[in-house]
Amino acid sequence: MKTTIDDVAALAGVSIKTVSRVMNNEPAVRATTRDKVMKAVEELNYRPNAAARSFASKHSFTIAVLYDNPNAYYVTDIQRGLLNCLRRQNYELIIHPVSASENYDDIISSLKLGARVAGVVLTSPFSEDQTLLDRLTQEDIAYVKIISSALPDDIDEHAVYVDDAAGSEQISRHLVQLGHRNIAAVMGTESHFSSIQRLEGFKRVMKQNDIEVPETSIIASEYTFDAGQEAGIKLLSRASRPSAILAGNDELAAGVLSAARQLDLKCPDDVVIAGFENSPFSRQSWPQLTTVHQNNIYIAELAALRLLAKVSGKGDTSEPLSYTPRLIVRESTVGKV
Amino acid sequence: MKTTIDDVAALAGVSIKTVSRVMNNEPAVRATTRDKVMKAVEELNYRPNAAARSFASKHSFTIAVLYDNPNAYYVTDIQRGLLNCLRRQNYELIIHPVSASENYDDIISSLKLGARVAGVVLTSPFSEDQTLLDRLTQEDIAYVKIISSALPDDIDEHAVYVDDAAGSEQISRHLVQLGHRNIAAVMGTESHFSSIQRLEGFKRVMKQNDIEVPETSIIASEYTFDAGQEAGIKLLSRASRPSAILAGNDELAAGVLSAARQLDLKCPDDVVIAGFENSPFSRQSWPQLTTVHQNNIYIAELAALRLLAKVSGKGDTSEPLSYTPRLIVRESTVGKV
DNA sequence: AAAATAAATGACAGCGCTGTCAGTTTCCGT
DNA sequence: ACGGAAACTGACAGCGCTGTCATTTATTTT
Repeated sequence: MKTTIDDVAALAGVSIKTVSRVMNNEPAVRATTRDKVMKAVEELNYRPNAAARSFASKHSFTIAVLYDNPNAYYVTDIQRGLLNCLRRQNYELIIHPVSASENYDDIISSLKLGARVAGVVLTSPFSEDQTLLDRLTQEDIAYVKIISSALPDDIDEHAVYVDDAAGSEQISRHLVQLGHRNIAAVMGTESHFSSIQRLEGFKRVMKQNDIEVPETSIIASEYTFDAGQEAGIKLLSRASRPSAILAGNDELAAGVLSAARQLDLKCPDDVVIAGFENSPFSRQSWPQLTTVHQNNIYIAELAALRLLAKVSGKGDTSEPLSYTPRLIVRESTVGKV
Repeated sequence: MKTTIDDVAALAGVSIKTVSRVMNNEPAVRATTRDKVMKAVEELNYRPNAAARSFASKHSFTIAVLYDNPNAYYVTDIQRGLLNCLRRQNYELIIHPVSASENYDDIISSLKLGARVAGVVLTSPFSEDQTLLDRLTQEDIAYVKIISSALPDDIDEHAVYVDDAAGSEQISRHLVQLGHRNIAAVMGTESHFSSIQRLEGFKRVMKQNDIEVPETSIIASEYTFDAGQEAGIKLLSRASRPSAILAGNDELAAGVLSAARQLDLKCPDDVVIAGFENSPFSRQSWPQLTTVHQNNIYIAELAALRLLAKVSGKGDTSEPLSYTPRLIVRESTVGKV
C-alpha cells in the first residue's frame, strides 16, 4: 500500500496543505509544525507522487539536453556538468541525441510528450539553428543554448558563449612563436559554428604575422580520427610539407599523428601537431598533444544554472555567460619537457 | 491557450474517452472515428499533457539508467543502445550517474521523486549489489541488470549476461598460441564483477597450458590510463620482463603501451600488449590494440527490450539474454598485417 | 488590554487525463 | 427478420497533489 499525503496529514495532525508546504520547503510553516510533519513523513516513509505533483503544479522537474555529437567525451562532460547543477535542485536530466534525419516536429513532440520538460539545453548544431529556436519559443519551451562565439554586443540571455576563436588564436600564435611559417589546418566541417570560429582565429593570426596560407593547406572534414588520418596523409606527403599542423579537435589531431607515423615522420621533430579540446586522449596519445583546454563540464554548469534561473523565475538572468578556452602546451609542439 | 482533450472531443464530435482511446492506440475504435479524431488533433495541434496522463494512468514513460563508470565510451554506448529501443516505444531516458558516496535511500528517492520511473537499467557495479536489488524489489521498481557472468543454470529474467570470462579466455589463448609463456595481467579492481571474470578466464587458460603465473605478474588497479601506465612501468622494468601483457580494458592497455614507450620497448617486438572492450581508442592507439569486442550498444538494446517487456506486461520475458564477446586481433600482438 | 498587523494553517476546488462499467450500435447466424 | 454476441462509444468518478483564499492564531503597537 502506498502512502499518500493524506496519511501523513492524519498522522501529523495537520492538513494536507501543510504537509504539501513542508514537502516543498515553503516558508510559512512554524518550525515545530515542520518537525511534526517530517517525523510523520519518515515514519511512513512517504514520498510524494511526482506525477501528481507536476500535474497539479503544472511544473516539471525534468530538463532535456539535445545533441548530435559523436564525441563521447564531449557528451559525457556536458551531461556531468548539467547534472552537477540539476541534482542540487532535484531536477532530472533526460537525454536526447538527435540524428540528422529528425525533423523539428519530431523533436518538439517528444519534448512535450515524453516528459513535458521544464526546459532544454541545446548544444551545437541545434544551438545555431534559428528555425528550431523559433519553434521552441513558439511552443513556449524554455531553452539555453551553448554557442560558439565571442561575447557579442547584443547579449542573448539564453546563451552561453564559448569563444573558440580566441582559443584558436592562442594556439596559432604558439605555433608562430615556435618559428613555424608553413602551417596547415585540418578543421571540422562548417556545419558547426565552432569549426568556423576556430578557422577564423587561425586565419586571423596568420594574417597578423604576414603568413600566407594557401587554400590547399586548409582541409575541412568530419571531427573523426579517420578523417584526420586521411587529411594528414594528404598534407604530409606534399612536396612543400607543412612544418606544423593545427587540428580542429584532438581526435583529428590523433589521426594526423597516426598519419605522420605511417609516413615515418617524427613528431615534433619533423612535424609539429596541435589539437583542440583537451579531451583525455590528447594526454594519452604519444607524444602528448598541445591543445586548447575547453572545460565542458563548467560550460554545462553555466547552462544549467541559467536554465534553472529562467524556469524557476528566480535568480539573475541578465549577466552574460561566457567562457574562453586556454592553451595547454605539451610535447607534440615543443618536445620532451 | 493550450488545447485540451475536451477541445478535441468537441471538434471531432465524440467523447473525451474516445479521443483518449485514439491517442493511446487502443483497439476498440472504428477506423472512421479514429480518422475524425486524428483530423481534429492535427487541426488543433493537440498534444496530450504528459503529466496528467501518467498521473491518471499511474504509468510512467520514463526509464532511468544507473551507472558509476568513468569510461565515456561505455557510457555513451549504453545510452545509445537503450535509446535505440526506447525511442521506438516513446519512452524517455533519464540518466543517473551515481557517485560512490551516495547511499541507497538517495538513489531510490531520486528515482521515485524526480520522474517516478517505470523502471531502471542497472550497470555494474549496481547490477551486482544484492542489497540495492532487494530495495528496488521492495519499492516495487522494475529493473534489468547488465551483469558479468556466463549463462547460469538458474536464469534470472531480470538479467542480461555478458560472458567476460569467455572473452578473456579467447584473448589469453591467443597470447599462448603466439608462443608466450611469461604473461602478465593488469586487471581492474574487484569492485566490478567483470574484473574478476576477466581474471578468472585468464587464469583458467594459463592453467590449461601449464603456465605458472606468479602473484607479482597480476596487478589490480583502476580502469584508467594512468593506472595502466604505472602498472606497465612496474612490470616492464622487472628483471624477468613479461613478453606479453593482458590488460583489463583498452584504457589500461593504452597506459601499458605508453609505459613501454617510456622504457624504449617496442610493441609488439619487445612486448605484446592486449586490451579489452574494443573501444575506439584501441584502434587509435599505436600500434592498434588486439582486444576483445564487446558490443555495448547491442547489450543495452537487449536490456531495454527486456525492461519494456516487463513494465508493459507484454512480450516474452522467459528467454535468457546473453552476450559473448569475441577476439579482435590487431597489430599490438601480431605486428604489421 | 484592546486593536491592528503579521504569521500560520486549513477548506476546497480542480488540474487533464484514464479506468470502470454501462449503454448503444453493428454484425452475424439462423 | 430476429435474437444474441461482439464491437464500439460515452458518463462519470477520481487519481494525489497544489493554488487560492478564507480563517485562525501569534505578535506587535498604541
